[in-house]
Amino acid sequence: MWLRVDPRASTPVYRQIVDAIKEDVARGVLLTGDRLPSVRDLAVDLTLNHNTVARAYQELEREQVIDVLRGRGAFVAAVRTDRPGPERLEAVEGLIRRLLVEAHHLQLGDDELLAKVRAGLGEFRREKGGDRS
Amino acid sequence: MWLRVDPRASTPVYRQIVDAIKEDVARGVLLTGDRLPSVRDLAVDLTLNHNTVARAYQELEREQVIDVLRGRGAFVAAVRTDRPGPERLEAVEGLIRRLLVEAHHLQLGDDELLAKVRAGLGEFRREKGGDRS
Amino acid sequence: MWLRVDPRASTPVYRQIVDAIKEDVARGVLLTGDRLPSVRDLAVDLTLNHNTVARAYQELEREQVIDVLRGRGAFVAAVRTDRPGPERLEAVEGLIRRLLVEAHHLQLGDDELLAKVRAGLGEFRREKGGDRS
Amino acid sequence: MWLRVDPRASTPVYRQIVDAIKEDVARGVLLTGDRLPSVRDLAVDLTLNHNTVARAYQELEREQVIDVLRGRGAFVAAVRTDRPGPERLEAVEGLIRRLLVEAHHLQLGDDELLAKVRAGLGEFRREKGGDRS
DNA sequence: GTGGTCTAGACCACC
DNA sequence: GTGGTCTAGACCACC
Repeated sequence: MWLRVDPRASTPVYRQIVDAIKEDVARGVLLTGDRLPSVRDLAVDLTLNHNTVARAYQELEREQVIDVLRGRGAFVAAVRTDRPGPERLEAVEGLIRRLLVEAHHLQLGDDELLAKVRAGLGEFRREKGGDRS
Repeated sequence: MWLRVDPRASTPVYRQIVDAIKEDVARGVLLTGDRLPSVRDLAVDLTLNHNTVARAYQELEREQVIDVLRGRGAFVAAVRTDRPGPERLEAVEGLIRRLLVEAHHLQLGDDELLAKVRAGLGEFRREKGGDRS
Repeated sequence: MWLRVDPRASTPVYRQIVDAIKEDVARGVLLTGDRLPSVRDLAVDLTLNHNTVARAYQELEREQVIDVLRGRGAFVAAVRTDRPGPERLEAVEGLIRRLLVEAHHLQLGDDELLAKVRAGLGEFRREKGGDRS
Repeated sequence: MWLRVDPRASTPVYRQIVDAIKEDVARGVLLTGDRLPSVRDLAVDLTLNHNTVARAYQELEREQVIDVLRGRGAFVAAVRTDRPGPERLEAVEGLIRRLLVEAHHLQLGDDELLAKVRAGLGEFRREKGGDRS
């Protein structure tokens, strides 16, 4: 299994699972329709309680990243076609603001920051373009 | 006082204070040497327990954003000249990664995202260039 | 076949079948004596396990919506003439209570709600009055 | 404490708590700003585990029925001013459809049903108009 | 004191 | 086998 989790981190373990899977979907490591490991299997793999993993899956379903088919498993959801509402865009703008603040306090120039963002975008795109066969 | 805090938000109140002041420094609203309100004044102003504000100031000092001179008050610290260590750069890269992940799940295209980052940079720079007199 | 089912919904698939057929009977799309498709045909049509469809038919029989005649098929039951017992009326009252609670939390005014109920009634009646020939 | 819960019912206990509190808010038994019992107190009162109550409160916060102020307690939220999106109105329409279907299978005439809905509205309004002093 | 998270372990409905 | 719910009990951050 590719996923790792740090129980001592300040972000809750179930949130770390949510974020890691969202990242894998964004990178194209997980594709629409792909089946996730079962709650119990992933729990054993990460040496966590199954409740913690179940909570992560519920949150992922709520955020429409996966579809949970009771009795059959959890699957990566199709990409949403509706445009996000304004309150969801605010979340991105909040992240950007935090990023700019941190960059300033790290003495990171505008160009250096933009270069890092572009590098990240390139990395994501490269993986997405890749093939899994 | 310009600062506002939302007790219902999920980020702890003391963290909101830290972030708001770091943002004001980054925007140039607060300049090196500027004096911050006293812990008690700010606590009264925000109707918070003074312990909460004290904790925020401690954290700001730890992050070298302010200098606390006992009995004299708290002041915006001088800009650091040393380059940040690798562990601090990782923090920025983590924020960038989270930003790219959220942007993907919001169906935000690369260009739209870069435009939003540039817009934020422009907004910060404009304020910094400004004059307070 | 007219019926569709969503495996990702939180209501169990067999319940969705039960509800859909009860709705068709209420709307007059299905009339007393009409023959339902066989369990296996419907299972194939909906790409479901036949156990799931069988369970739905059992439930429909228990609720006296259909009659299952072994070896002959399942048929829409005759309209009941006896008045419902108090425990069944409680079910309707429970639904009304839930409806009023949801309407309140959606800021839906009394008149708006009544208008929606009346609109629903009108829609049902129109279909029932219609002809299928 | 006014609230009761049935552990043998098919709706999960945490959902029963959510529904009961939403109903009390809709009826005006709970008013904006009212403090809910603490998670632990309510758990003791209902002889439930505190986790179950905590989950109910989290769901109520997600549905914007209450505000949870960490370390201070949970409070009935102010009535929302924004109009609900179309997907939330669909929830009400789904409830209305279910109500009409059940009413038909209970031989309940249109007028009887409307009378019951109006009776419910009257009951809710009477309580809301009341005074608690 | 307040809510949030987590483990260990049980039981259940659905497929 | 799959996810969902619940208890008992522990530990933690925040106020």
